[in-house]
Amino acid sequence: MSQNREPLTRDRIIETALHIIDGQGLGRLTMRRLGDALEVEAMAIYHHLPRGKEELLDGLVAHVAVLPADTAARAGAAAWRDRLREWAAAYRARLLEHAGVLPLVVTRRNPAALTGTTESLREVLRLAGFLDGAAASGAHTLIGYVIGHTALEVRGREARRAAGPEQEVDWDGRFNAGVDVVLAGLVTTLT
Amino acid sequence: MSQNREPLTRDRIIETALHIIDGQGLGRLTMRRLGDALEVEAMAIYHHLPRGKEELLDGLVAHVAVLPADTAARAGAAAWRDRLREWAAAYRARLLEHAGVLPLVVTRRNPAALTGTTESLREVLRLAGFLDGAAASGAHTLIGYVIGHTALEVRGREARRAAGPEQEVDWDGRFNAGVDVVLAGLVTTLT
DNA sequence: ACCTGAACACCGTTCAAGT
DNA sequence: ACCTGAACACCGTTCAAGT
Repeated sequence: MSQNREPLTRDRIIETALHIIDGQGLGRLTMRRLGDALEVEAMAIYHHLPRGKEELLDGLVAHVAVLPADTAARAGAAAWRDRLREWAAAYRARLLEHAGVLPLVVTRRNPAALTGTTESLREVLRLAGFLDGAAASGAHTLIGYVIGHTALEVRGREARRAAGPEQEVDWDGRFNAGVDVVLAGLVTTLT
Repeated sequence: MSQNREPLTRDRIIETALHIIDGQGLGRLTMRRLGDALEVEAMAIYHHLPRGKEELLDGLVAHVAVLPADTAARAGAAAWRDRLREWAAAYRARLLEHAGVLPLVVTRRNPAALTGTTESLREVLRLAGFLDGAAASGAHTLIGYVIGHTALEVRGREARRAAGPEQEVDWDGRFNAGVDVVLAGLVTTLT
């Protein structure tokens, strides 16, 4: 009787890998373990990802780090600050959901993955009235803050375990406060 | 005749490991290769770092990520913005010098390593007139930006290779512009 | 105390072979 | 076209043994 398992797919491989990372951590993602989870020999994966684990990790970064800001909204809208606030919150949430891949996002791995996101952010700023240079710079500043602060948050939440709840940090509030600082700073560069 | 090599030391081990990372990348740091570089069997390392590679990586993070802002300067000095600017530039330079350990700094590894740095930054803000909560939040915002933006820079510099010099980015200028945005934003929370 | 040598359980990946 | 099995070169780490 035939094994009625779904066919192996690049997408299914990457999603299963993400599931392993979320559940057990990046360090336990192994070609062999990934094969087990897919009910397949590890070597079968190479047929769909010829570059092997390298390509797998690239795919994981692309899957997690790509979240463009919607630039479809009406141009010149006065509410660009609210939209950036929402985008920042959504991006942080995405990174926290898959905190195990953060080290991969930070590594030089798959540098093209963040290009689209940065570009759409730049477009939002341009529609808000920023000059080209200021929009590019501002997008970089905001996305840099979001990634860096979220990385600190992941580390900080873990530290609580070892050091006890000495200083309870309100991470939501602290993140939002930082976003407001960056946005307030950006406003001073407008005109 | 006796081998006249220096005695094995925790510090010497970590410095040699850093040298390997800087020259060949994090992926090629191996206990066996590290042993070779130290002219010793890999197993000898465990005598100085009982927790093995885990302890080695923790030590590397501590060695690179600890750069406190000097809080010794006169309290209430008006030039706190210049001091934060200098600190940010110095911290970025340190991270770029050892870009290979950035993924380790970002991982939950050794969460205590950044505590001292964050604290001294908070002290600078407190002396500048920020209330306790605002100083803590502001320190987090600035350090988050510096780490995140520097990570983007490392990725971006690498991307140039694959995509050609399509868009030359002035990383120094962009980093400083972001620092100024953050500082300008912080000023609006002062009063 | 400090280092070595052999061994163990695990990696990623290749390659010829099956269907 | 898609997957398997055996094999290769490499990991981190243990443990008993040397000095």
